[in-house]
Amino acid sequence: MSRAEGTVPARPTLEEVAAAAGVSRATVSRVVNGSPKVSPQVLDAVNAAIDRLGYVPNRAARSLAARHTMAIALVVPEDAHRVFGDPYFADVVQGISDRLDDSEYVLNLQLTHPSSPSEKTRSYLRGGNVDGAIVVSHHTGDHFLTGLDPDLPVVFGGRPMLGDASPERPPYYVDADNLGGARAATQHLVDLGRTRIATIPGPQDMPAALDREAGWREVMAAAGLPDHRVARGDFTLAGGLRAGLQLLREHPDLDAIFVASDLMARGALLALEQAGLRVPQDVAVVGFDNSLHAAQGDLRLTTIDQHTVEMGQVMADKLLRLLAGEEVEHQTVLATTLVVRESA
Amino acid sequence: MSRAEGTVPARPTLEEVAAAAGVSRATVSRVVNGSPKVSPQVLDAVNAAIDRLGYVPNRAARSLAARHTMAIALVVPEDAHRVFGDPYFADVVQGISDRLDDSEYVLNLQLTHPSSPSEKTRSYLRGGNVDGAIVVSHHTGDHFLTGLDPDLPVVFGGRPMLGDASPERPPYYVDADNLGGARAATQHLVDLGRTRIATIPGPQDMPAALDREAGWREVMAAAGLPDHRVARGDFTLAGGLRAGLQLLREHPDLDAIFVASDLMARGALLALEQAGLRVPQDVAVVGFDNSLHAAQGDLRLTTIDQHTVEMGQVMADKLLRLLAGEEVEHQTVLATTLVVRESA
DNA sequence: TTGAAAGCGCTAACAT
DNA sequence: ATGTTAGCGCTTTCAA
Repeated sequence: MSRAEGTVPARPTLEEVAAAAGVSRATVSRVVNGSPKVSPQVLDAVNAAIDRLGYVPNRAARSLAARHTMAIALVVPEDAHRVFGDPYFADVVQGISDRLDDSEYVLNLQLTHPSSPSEKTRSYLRGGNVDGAIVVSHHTGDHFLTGLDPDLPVVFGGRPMLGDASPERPPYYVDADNLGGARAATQHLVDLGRTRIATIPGPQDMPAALDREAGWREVMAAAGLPDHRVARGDFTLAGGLRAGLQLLREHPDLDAIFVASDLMARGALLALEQAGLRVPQDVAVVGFDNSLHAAQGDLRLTTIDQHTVEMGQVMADKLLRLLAGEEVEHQTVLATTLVVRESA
Repeated sequence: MSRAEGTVPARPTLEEVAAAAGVSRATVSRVVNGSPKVSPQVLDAVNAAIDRLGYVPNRAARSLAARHTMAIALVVPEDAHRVFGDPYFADVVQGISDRLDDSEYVLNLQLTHPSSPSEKTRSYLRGGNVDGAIVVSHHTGDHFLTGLDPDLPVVFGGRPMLGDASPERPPYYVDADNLGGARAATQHLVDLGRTRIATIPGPQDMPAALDREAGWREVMAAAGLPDHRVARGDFTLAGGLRAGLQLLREHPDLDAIFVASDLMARGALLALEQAGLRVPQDVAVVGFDNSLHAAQGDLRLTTIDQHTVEMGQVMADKLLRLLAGEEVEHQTVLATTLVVRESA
């Protein structure tokens, strides 16, 4: 380790600051930790010494003495591709990072290959390396919790599939109101006077996809409209294109589509385009996510904003509160917003 | 902090392991750290005790005593969108994570908004919170280093723009052989007998984009072919489509395109398709990256594999060696590979 | 090869 | 409001 040697002025310790300020180490510690029990004069003196010496507390020493790590794990139990290539994930991470920025905590990234049993990650979490964890995945269930230190606070991004975890310990999670968003999207189409409204839902193993499909069905039923125009996608562009093509083939009379993601909606648009159909005149399209895909491109997508960055912030905030010993609600569902643009 | 209380068996300390194994703490420490100066019998006894008690070393205590943090920072000085939505980044992170998985180090994610001066990140890096850093960005220069602890090892992903850093301290970086890859791609087109070869290069503020463009020009010149068929893209699908359309408009005679990224190539393919051109019969297309975009879709793309995951692994490996006190070369350029599929 | 002892830099009672 | 005193759990000379 080459850092040990050299003649650069070593990073000052709390002790040196104490000496410089003419107080005890405890007092410096109090100042550093924002204790109210410090007189203004002393506070100023200590802060001056800190600035002058360029003091930065040693994280390891602090963790050791205070018995917390000031680190939280960001666990991503999916293939990096699936997750990193997903704007949803990007936004969530951004939000988490935002919220953590004005805290003392740092983020430890735990990418766990879906292939391997991620035993390493679990032992990492159990090993007292972090004070809490945020688990972000579209698929993971709360079984991820079993075997973990029950005292390790964990917040999920998206409603986890209810699994084998003890029912008396409901998981903490924050999710978007997928149901409400889907309802709003479909209702918008109904209000537009469309009657042959199709949908391109997402995979059936994802809670969010299921909720969005259910919302569409609800509104269709309430409006007395038929709900047989369905072609499932897989949340990819190609999948959206494929589903769009299928819809056009099987239900050429459709006059609107509610697509469960913007990316798939882009694919559907491609299908519509090559069929010579005009959007929104011939077919109105509403997406979901309000991701980059919605705004970019020639035709700007009408979609449902699920406020993803904010979701990340709320996840982090929830965990931070948990760590502070506060009572927080187990479930937080963030409202979604209809964003009307050009496609419907 | 609720974790302090409770009746769960507390995590054992090194001291308890020592007692259980009937040896001193120093000996347990030696075993844990793989010191060779331990007799086989003692080693077995200690390991047995470790297993039996489920001992996991305390990271903070270790860091404090050993004066290193066992953490490395992953610095991403770009907007989360740009980077996380980019398969290149996903792969690099995967590779880094892979390599780190069989080390003691953990990854600390530092997302720094490109807007704010990221002063916070710099002070984080300067504050002795990590033993080293990996900086991954398509744009960042080595000026990122200035003001940092000169003893903090930093490895860049991608060749950094040479900036104001002292020339006697060349940055460490690992990059793909963009020039060679572009040459191979173009040469492949030439070998196919194409003579009116266009290119869709990337933005001019990105070293990788510049290198790829230069490679194309070199081979075109060497083959005595004209190099005026150029329409620049921005590494997005829409940009590729736009550039493809422009190319078709300005140079309708083209018989091949070297596109500087797979994603843009997909866009170009869309343009070709709507013009009624067949690929590869009428126009041969070679992409770059061998990302997800290359293999997915109806037509599988011929492209240049830049072995991104491996690049991430090498970045991590280089940093780990640096931390181990080894001499490593400043620059590592990984060879690229031509992957011939359907589009050329 | 093993053990004893002295910290690493900080926090947190407990006194005062 | 401030100082004193113990450690937090581990590594690391130095002796044996």
